[in-house]
Amino acid sequence: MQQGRTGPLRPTLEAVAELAGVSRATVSRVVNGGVGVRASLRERVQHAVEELGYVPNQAARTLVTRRNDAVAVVIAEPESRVFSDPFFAQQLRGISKELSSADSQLVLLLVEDTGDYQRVGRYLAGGHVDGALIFSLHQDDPLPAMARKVGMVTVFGGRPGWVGAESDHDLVYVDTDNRGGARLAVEHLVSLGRKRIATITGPLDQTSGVDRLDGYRDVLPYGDPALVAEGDFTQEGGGRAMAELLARRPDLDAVFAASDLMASAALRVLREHGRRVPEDVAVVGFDDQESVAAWTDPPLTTVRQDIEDMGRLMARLLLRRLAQEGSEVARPGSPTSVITPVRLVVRASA
Amino acid sequence: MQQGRTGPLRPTLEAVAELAGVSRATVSRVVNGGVGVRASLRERVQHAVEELGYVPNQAARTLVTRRNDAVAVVIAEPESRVFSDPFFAQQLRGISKELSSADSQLVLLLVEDTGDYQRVGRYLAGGHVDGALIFSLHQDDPLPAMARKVGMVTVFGGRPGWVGAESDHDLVYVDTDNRGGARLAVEHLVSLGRKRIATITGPLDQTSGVDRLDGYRDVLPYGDPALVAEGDFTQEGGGRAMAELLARRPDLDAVFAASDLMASAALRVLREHGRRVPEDVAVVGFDDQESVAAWTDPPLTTVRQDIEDMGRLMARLLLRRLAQEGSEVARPGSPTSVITPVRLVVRASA
DNA sequence: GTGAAAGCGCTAACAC
DNA sequence: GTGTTAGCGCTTTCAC
Repeated sequence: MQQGRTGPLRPTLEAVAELAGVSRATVSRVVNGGVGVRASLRERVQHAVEELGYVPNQAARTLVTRRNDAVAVVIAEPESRVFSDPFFAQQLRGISKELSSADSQLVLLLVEDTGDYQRVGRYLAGGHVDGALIFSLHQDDPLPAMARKVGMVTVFGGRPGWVGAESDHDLVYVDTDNRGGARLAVEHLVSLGRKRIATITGPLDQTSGVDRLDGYRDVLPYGDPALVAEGDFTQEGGGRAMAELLARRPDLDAVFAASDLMASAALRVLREHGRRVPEDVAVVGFDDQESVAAWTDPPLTTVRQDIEDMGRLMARLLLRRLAQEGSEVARPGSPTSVITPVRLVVRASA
Repeated sequence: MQQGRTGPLRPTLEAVAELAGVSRATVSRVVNGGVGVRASLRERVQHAVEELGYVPNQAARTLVTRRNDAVAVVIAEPESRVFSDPFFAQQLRGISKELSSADSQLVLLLVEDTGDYQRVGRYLAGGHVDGALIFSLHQDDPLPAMARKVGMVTVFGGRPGWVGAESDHDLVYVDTDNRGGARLAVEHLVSLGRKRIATITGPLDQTSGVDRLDGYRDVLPYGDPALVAEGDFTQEGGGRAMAELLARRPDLDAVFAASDLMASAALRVLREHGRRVPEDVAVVGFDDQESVAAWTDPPLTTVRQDIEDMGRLMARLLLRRLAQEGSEVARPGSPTSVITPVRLVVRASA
């Protein structure tokens, strides 16, 4: 194995102790809050720490405490949608805020191809982090099993598909009210008097995709199957689906797209085909991503979910579970999954 | 200090050694590549590892090797532009790819407000990571000094403003040819016969903003100052600047915006003010971010930089420096800063 | 309150 | 080749 770094040696507890004329134990106490140390001594130690620029070695500390003050965020998005889609970005931001206020570090793990599962599995098992936030599971994703196997405390982003299939009393997730949101969107289109309402779905191997389609069907149980086209949450997929729908049902007068990105692509394709929005075709999206929905032409009517808040919530749930683990007590009120609310934001497209 | 996690104890080297009937040293050898171990023994150990589901404890390993196989990515963007701007996203993706192929972990550190500098400083000093990739420095950013103080091997994203000001022979960065790119853009507008070419600049406390403005001035050294408005790379800022320019010089016939995001906002504002693009006003952006430039109406003519590749390059430089540090030899060819090339992508807006 | 001492799990000399 | 041993830097009983 390759030699590690050999830079200027950083000062150790030992060095501080010597300079301050106390024992290592005392220094350790001061560094960790200083309870039970006489004020005068504490001050002397603090000076020594300052003078030497001492910073605790985290590896040594973790070795004994078994804490890392770090949390992994795992995003399993083989198509690398991660960074083109503001959705993740916003969630990450919420998570980042919450974690940093708890002095915990965010460690981002991206799973791009199947080989990466190995690496991520090793990482989680390696005890680098105290817990994990896992996102955007697809069908048969090996991640949940991995996390469980190594006893990793986990909160999922979005409802995993197999909830209930196993003994998942322990499973915690945060999700938007996808189905309710879709219902809201489609009901709005109905209330506008639209008769041939199509939908561009998300990927149907993810619960968010399926749930939004279910919401559409709740309102239109006897709809024409030709009015349903599968997308994948991206602009490319959305554009393709819109073109398909137009080919199948040139007379459609409304579209509910399961993401703003897809809706924006739909607007474009509709324009290319000479349709006016909303006069000829009304369009509703899902997400209300500022950077997309407010900037389309016309601005998008869409279902708003507070994505950043979901991220914050996930982090908070995880931290709470972690805290409970530490204090062996029987869980007073074990955190449970949360479904966050949505609302319709009406702009010009429908 | 709070007790750490107390889950089921993970198997240790010791346990594997016992099960395989060998010493800890042998197991360690096998786990780390297995050189110098008889094949039969190696196999026995591997079985034991498998059976117990053994995974090395990283903290213990780091404690002795002083390696983390992890790299910090520090993004200092108080305005939280990080995640609304695909720019960072793409760089991260490049970095992530490169690091994971070197089996190194990406640890993302976001600096949102000034208090975070402390936390990040502690993190870097704490020896969590082998090196750091630092982004989007503003004027007087304390990060470079912090990194240097703790002897952190660092590669910067974008040229730090104070290059040359100190003894920075050691400083390595990756940057786009901002100035050359801006020149390309403005020359294109000139070649189109435009006479009153305005520019929306980036934030002028960042070198990328300043350099792009310099490029504009290279081509138009005697331009009217009223044709220059300061933006901040965001849509909001770009829109504001465009409105300002229109108010000052209603007769302008071209705009070079220093980012695609700002250019897209400019298109919108121009449309609102009844200008046709490109007939009345030609617009050129900078970045060529697929998700923005190709989707505007009309599609944006812009300066293309390969952002993902820059990320990859940064990671590669860092890894190389890290490797050199390990093998104490005098640096054979110390990696130096890199300026990546740009080219003009002509679409419909100019 | 403070110090002495025992590890946390691992790697790397060094013997054999 | 393989085993023995001495730490890496820290926290945490346990005496005093």
